[in-house]
Amino acid sequence: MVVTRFAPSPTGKLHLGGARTALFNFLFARKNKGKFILRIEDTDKERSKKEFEEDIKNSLLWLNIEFDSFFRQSERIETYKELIKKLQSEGKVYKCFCTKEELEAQKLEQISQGIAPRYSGRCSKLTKEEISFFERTRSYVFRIKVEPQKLEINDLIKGKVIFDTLLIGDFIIAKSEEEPLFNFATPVDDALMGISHVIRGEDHLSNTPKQIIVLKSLNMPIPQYAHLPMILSKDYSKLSKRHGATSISELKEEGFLPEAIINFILLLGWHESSDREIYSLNEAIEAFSLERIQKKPAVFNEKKLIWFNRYYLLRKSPSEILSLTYKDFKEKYNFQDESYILKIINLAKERASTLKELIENSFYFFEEPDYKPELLIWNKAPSTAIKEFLEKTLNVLEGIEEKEFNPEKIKLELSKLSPNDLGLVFWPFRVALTGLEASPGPFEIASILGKERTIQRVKKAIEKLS
RNA sequence: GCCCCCAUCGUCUAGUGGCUAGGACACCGCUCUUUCAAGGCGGAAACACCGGUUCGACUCCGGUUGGGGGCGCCA
Repeated sequence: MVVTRFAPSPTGKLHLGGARTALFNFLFARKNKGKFILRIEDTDKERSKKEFEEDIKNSLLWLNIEFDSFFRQSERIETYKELIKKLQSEGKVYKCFCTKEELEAQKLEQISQGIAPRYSGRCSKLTKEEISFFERTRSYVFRIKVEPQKLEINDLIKGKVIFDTLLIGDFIIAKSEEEPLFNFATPVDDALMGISHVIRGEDHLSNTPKQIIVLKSLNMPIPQYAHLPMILSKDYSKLSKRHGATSISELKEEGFLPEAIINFILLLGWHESSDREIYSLNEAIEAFSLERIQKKPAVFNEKKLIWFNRYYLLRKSPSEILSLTYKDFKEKYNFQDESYILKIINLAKERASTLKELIENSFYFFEEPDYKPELLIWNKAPSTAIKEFLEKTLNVLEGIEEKEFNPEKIKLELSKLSPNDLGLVFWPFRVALTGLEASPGPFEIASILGKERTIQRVKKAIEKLS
């Protein structure tokens, strides 16, 4: 039975890297008809925040990455406590009374000697008398005894990796009975929850031997490990807030679609042998395999994310987009005629990269555009000529009956004004309606705006040139 | 400093001893066209370096260089 988990600490919003880890765990579980668990690793009371837990959950669900069960480590303290006690009674874990200052000095000393910093094991050799004395005078933490050995890990992505536990030393598994640390709580939960495959970021590779040591001390089963390469920013540094919106909730705000994000992160470090690039979630489940995961870090390329977003946006029906944007349209423009918005969407979706852009770029459907008179000038034509053509345009528009005020009719009639240089009529007309250098075609816009407002805007343009 | 991982166009990647080194994004042309998109067509663009192994290396081995990750009473 395949059981995977995504185990974030709620110390920040869900980022692209985390989302990809969650996705891969989810895909692998679904592909193998197994289970996928979300486990919040909130043992660090200072840094963990409920709001981040919410953000992670909501983001996952928004992406359609559904988990089968949910756990919170802060609710499992008793379990860890018992296990610490058990290990202590077996002599595998001991109390360490060294102060932070002592430890720091030791570490600096070791680094200056060019050796890997590690704990000396001093407190493991304390006598009963010394222990009881220190218990009354000092605070302590729990360390686990680490036998020197070459620990071999068969990582499903990296292959065989060997660690020398001599370089690790006795490490701390808990700050107190009630405060287990990551490298203890994580492997314990993995074992207790029947996790078969631990799929996580490469930053955890060096934690793996420690976690295996814990598991071995506890006689608990060791899962398979698969360490994903990191996702880097364009400057090859670790992905962070500095590099723009990389949290899922921010991307959502920016108007990205979940299917675009899924498709994008899927291809960040994973690829089939084919040239295929477009995957729905279900198709991804079908195609996914750990073997095809890349070993080297991938650089996050926002342009491609935008491309995917446009791809999926282009393929959505206007009514689907309406349901995704209606609320925002309504709020931004204080307007709620669905059929009107639907027409706008139909026209604007081809030009927008994101939902947000679609909404913002459609402002001229809701308010009078403001622009410089010079923008009306087409191809260096004299402004008197432009004005003349705008007046002719006005005339033609007024002559079209309300019920015939559609793109085809408007275009047909206006084309007659300057058949040899259509831009002379079309360009100023379009600017009059939008105030923009670039926009959808004027006929569609006019027809959505309606005869009255169209005429009004053309009149205003004429005024600008007077 | 020490440990671990990695290395094909700018980016994401295909490639598992013999290929004109393929695709996608981005970029640049052309086309369409009132503008901008979208579409169509085309272009430029990569095997980090040095040694081996081999009839033959992008592919295998070693080293160099470069990049990434880790070395917490964080996760």
